[in-house]
Amino acid sequence: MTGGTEIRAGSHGFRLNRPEKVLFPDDGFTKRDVVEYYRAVAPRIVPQLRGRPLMMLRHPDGIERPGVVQKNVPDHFPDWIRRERLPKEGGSVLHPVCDDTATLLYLAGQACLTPHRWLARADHPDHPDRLVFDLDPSGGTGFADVRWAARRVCALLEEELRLPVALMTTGSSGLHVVVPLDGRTPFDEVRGFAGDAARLLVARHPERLTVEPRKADRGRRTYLDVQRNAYAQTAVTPYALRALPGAPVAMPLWRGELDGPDLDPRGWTLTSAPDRAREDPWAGMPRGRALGPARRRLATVEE
DNA sequence: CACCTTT
DNA sequence: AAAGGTGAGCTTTGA
DNA sequence: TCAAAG
Ligand SMILES: [Mn+2]
Ligand SMILES: [Mn+2]
Repeated sequence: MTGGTEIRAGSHGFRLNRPEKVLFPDDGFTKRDVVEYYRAVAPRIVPQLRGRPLMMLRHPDGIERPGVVQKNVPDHFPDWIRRERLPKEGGSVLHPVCDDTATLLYLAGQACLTPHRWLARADHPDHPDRLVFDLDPSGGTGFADVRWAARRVCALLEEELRLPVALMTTGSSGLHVVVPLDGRTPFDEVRGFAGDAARLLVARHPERLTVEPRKADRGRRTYLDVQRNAYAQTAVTPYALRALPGAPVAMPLWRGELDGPDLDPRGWTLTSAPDRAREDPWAGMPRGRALGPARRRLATVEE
């Protein structure tokens, strides 16, 4: 008698071992709950993963035990899991790529609670098609400060630089402001642009914002992190679960929700996110923009 | 989680 | 047979 | 050159 339960999606299937193992002890959520969560949001999250190298944040013994950061596809993954070999400093990494629901569910069954995605596609790994401003509280600032910072970032990008933005909660304590790019600019230039924009905002609001890489230098200021915009760096995938009590979810927002009264960085969870995901705030994501015009505008706007 | 090594 | 180890030693920044 | 950071 072999244990576990058979999971099927499309033309692939696999055996889920120990489906009733509790991975979120405070909430009682099991491995099966995690797999079913990802099945429910698959129509939203798979398009956010498609074609992108992944980094797996796995918690095989639950969220109260230290997790495993894993980039390479282990030998035992089935051959229908797509993988792409990408160069690293002294060799290469064989990343998983999730193009379909079956792969998503298999990764969930491997206790990959949180897939992080590259900001570039596997076929063009040096040229991101997303730019991310990662806004984090620091030194005791709160989510209200993060929201205020996000308004400043959005106002600069949209009104002064004429770039479209998309917003999401990270499911932890902050927000991401995402700009779709045309994929023709390499990471170093994209990050340089993002850093220039962030430093402009810090110059305007030096007591509320910071780009200091050292925690000790940040003080009580919201951190504008542009360092995710680099080769082999990743950002949490929209609709991903976070390995935190309550099983919060990184949730895309409607533009107007940034100013709404009820926004909570952990407001959507494994339980509530599937209903929410019947909406699709990022459905109208504009085409990726070239960086050149925005870069020229940035050079002319005043402090 | 699943494989591998060590005891 | 059972217990224990492993999976990123990435990539950028600036002191 | 290396510790810190995400
Ligand atoms: Mn961050
Ligand atoms: Mn963050």
